Amino acid sequence: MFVRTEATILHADLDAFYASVEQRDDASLRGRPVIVGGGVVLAASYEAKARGVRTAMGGWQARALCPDAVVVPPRMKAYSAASKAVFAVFRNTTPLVEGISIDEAFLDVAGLKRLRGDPAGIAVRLREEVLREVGLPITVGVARTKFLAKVASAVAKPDGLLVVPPDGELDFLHPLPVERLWGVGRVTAERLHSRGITTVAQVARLPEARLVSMLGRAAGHHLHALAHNRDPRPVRVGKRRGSIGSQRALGRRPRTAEDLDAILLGIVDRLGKRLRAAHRVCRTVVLRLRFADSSRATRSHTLRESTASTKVVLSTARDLLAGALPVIEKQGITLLGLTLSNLDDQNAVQLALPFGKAPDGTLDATLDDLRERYGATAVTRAVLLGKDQGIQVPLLPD
DNA sequence: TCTGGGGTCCTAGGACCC
DNA sequence: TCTGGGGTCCTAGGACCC
Repeated sequence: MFVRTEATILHADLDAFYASVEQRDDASLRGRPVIVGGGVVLAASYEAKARGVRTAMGGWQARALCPDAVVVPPRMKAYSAASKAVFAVFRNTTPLVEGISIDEAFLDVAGLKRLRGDPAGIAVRLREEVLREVGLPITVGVARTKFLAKVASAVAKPDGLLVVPPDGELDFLHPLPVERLWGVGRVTAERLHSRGITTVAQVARLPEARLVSMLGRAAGHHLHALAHNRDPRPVRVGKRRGSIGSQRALGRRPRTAEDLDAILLGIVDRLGKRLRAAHRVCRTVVLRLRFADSSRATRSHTLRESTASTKVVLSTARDLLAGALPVIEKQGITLLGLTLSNLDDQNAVQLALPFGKAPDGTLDATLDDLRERYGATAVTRAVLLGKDQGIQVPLLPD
């Protein structure tokens, strides 16, 4: 196996991404605490973070901590455009880019030495270029492995750059708290803490069998490898989504079956549109539920053939919902969601269609097209009208 | 008053097949 | 007929990540 001997993996991570876009686009927000999101904090500027505001915190709590914060509603289109521009800068640096989310990616710059210099220099220029071209601050970690590069960027935040040299890896890694290890969240951290294990060095001293018995086969094996600084994962280009989903929090008030059906319809409509826009098809439909006591449940069905048809997905989702109504009645529903998985490329399926069979997507395509031209709310299925709160009466332009 | 929405991966049991 | 081994797919739940 090829073992990398130089620090040639970059982890690039935009700082307080949504909040930074807002500060970029509105000069009056610069230098001030900014919170993106209403009911829940989607992003907080570093001025707000300094006051204790954190992502995923309740809005009321955030405002209590930071009463002078400017709260702005999210502008997903602006963030998505900014993300595209930043990824263009990434790909201009190296074709080996693995996107992790809207605001972070791994870049493999091995083999670019002749062309662009050493990784540290590349990282410096990458940061400059993102700031110049897109106007956003970004932090970069550089290391021999993905894991170390990711930790390096987390340590260097905000607006920083940190290189972990190959001969300094264990000194960097071992004092870290276990929470820094990938795959260690609340539950695993608590399991380790309860045995007196708080640092990566302590994890490294445990036999692998012990970790496996504590955490299960995959997690135990994975943590053992990370703590011993063995992270063989390469930077992978062109990973595709395995599923797409949408969900709606419903609050605690009771909902009738008709309410739920209308909400489900809205979700299916949105998902179908996204699925077709991505030229994908799905085979499995998963209904997601959350109950008043915060417990969760899923109900799924796998179709015989893949589909991108709103009609097919909707009838499957409705069957699942109907089957779950007794549980919902008993427990009280607080969230309804749907995930489409087992995704495939549309081409693969179209080839299999018998000749002469009209695809079931004619209405879907027409609706998608109308919305594309006149806006998302221009066309609404009849069942939605007057059901979902706040839905606008659709107006088609003449 | 646990709040949001969008994802990935792993585990485990049962069905079914060889 | 019973016992054994091995594999894949589906369903449900759970941990974790941004």
